[in-house]
Order: sequence, then C-alpha cells, then structure tokens
Amino acid sequence: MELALSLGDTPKPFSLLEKSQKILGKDLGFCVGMAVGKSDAESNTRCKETTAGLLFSADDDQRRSDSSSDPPVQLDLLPFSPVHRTHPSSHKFPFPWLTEKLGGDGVEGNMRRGGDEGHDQEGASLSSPNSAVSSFQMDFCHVLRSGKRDFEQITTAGHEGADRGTSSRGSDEEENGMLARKKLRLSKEQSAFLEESFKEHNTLNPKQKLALAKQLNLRPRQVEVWFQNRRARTKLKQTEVDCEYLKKCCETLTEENRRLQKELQELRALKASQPFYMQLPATTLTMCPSCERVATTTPPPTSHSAAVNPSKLFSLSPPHQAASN
DNA sequence: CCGTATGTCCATATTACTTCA
DNA sequence: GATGAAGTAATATGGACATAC
Repeated sequence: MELALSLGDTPKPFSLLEKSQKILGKDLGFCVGMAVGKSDAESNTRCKETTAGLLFSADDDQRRSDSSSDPPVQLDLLPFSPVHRTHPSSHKFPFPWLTEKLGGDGVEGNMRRGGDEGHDQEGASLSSPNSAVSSFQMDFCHVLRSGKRDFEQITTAGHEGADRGTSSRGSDEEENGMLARKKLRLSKEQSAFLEESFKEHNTLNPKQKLALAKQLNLRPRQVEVWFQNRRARTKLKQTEVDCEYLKKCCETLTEENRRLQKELQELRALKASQPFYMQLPATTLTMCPSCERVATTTPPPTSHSAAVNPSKLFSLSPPHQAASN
C-alpha cells in the first residue's frame, strides 16, 4: 500500500511557507486526501540528504510522482473546522505565530517555549476557546501542580541547535536536564498548519523542518516527531480502510461461492432427474495448458443425441476462449 | 576496495498524558 | 467526581543509508 499524497513534484524547499501569506485572512477548512497504492513501507518517500541538508533527490521526486499515479482510494482524514477568530488579531492572522511581532498577542500554544526566539509569551491572550485555553491554561496549571520541573520546561525548552536539531535521539532531556517527559498539546492552528504542510510533504528535510519549526514557534524535534506520528496515524487509518475493503471482498466472494455451490447442486439434481440428459455424452473438463483455465469438451455426438445436445452449450473451442468472459 | 565507526532519518512499538463521554 | 476509551505528544529501539577514515 502506498500513501500517494499529492505532493507535487517540485522540489522547492517549502512552498507552504510561501503560501502562508495567501492563507492568511481566510477561514480555512481542508482535508487530507490520500491514495491507496500497493505497498507501504518501502514506498515511503524518503528524503535523502547530506549533512549539509540537501533537498529531495531525483529519485525521491520520481517516487513521489510515481506514487501519485496509483489508482487512488480517497480517504479524507481531516474535514477541518474553520479556525476560530475570537481574538481580534486573528482576523488578520488566523495563524498568529506567523507574525514575528507577537508581543504576547494572538499567541497560543507552546507557552513552554520561549527561550531562543526571545518571545515572552506568558501574557499571551487566547485566540481559540478550545485550543488556546487548553494549551496554555492547562500547562500553567500543570506547572502549578508539578512545580519546578515543568516550569523549567516552559522557560528553558526550545533550545535545540540547528544542526543537532535534526537528530532523533533524545537531545531535549540532555539539553534541558529534564527527567520526565513533557506532554504538550499543540494548538489547533499549529496542528492545522502542520497538516497543511503534511499535505505537501509527508516527509521533511532539515531545511523544511527548521523553517516549519520557526514558523510555528516549535522545536525542530517537535516538528519531526509530529510528522513521524502523523505518518503512523495515516498508515494506521489506511490499514483500517484496507481492512474494511478486504472484508467486503471476502464477503462478496463468500456470497459468490455460496451461489455457485447452490447452482451446482441444482444442476446435479437436474441431471439426476432427467433420464434424457443422462443419455447425453459425458462432458469432460479439460485444462488449457497455456492459460490454465478450465473449459468443457464433448466427444462427437451420437446420432440419437444430435438433435438436442445441451452439452454443446458449454462446449467451446478453443478452450481458452471460454474463460475469456 | 573493504570494513568499521559515526551520524541521520525513518518506522514501529510503547509510554505518558489529555480530553471526552 | 471517578473512570475508561480514544487521541496524541514524546520516547525508545532498531534498521537503512551515507559519509569519513
């Protein structure tokens, strides 16, 4: 199975970020379209890069375009609700983090960050009743509950070297000296933006990762983890869809098998009940050696059965033509 | 050229936490 | 309010690949 997202074949670094300005000012609703191909793991578009952070290789681009040619079974994963606009500034910036001049306004989510960008977001107002409140208030309460450990998380997290930032393995704890994992909730807008970018590229190269992290005011590691989890979720959902499809196929075939068995029984009963039919020459099954399909053949008819010969109805020559319909 | 060490990214499984019914 | 299920961010692990030596 293959996830054939419409990624486009342009290897430009990250067009979404360029598009982000176009997105601004709209109420966005979108979904992720997905296509089912043939295999899954090996077909994942992998972003080959050097340590310098190159873009997609030609091979990857080829695979991307190939994947999109598979006959798709569409799976809309995200009928996304419009971005809330409760905050005044959100009329201008549905994705408030897109502006560099946050000034504690219109920023929600990831208050635990800060540090490297120098944004003091403690006083941020909330742009979404659900996302913002849950994201910030929840964290703040959590800080109150958990004390210093999480407070350090809020105030010091976010430092990840640009070069080291691409690493997958546990830099945060080492860098921040934290013991417990921290669970944060991305805001709706952040998730929406990540979804949009996932629609364009379901994998990230380091440049894209860093750019996206900067745009969303997240750590590159968070963006990377989000994409990994997103791919896993996509695959899981697609597996469920495939499972359903196979289940239906199985049911159809079972029903077909049942019908054919019944038909066979009826034919046998008919054959047993009609003496005339019994006088007919036996119909034999032959296997076409080339196409390995079964067809019936009949010996030359006898004189008394020449008038009506039902077996002729099933006799075809050459045999492999019989199976063509 | 071959083998080894290192670094990076990915898939996958799992854990920990949040949200909601 | 307690609780379990579902969703998801984060972590751990191992494999594949590229590069340097």
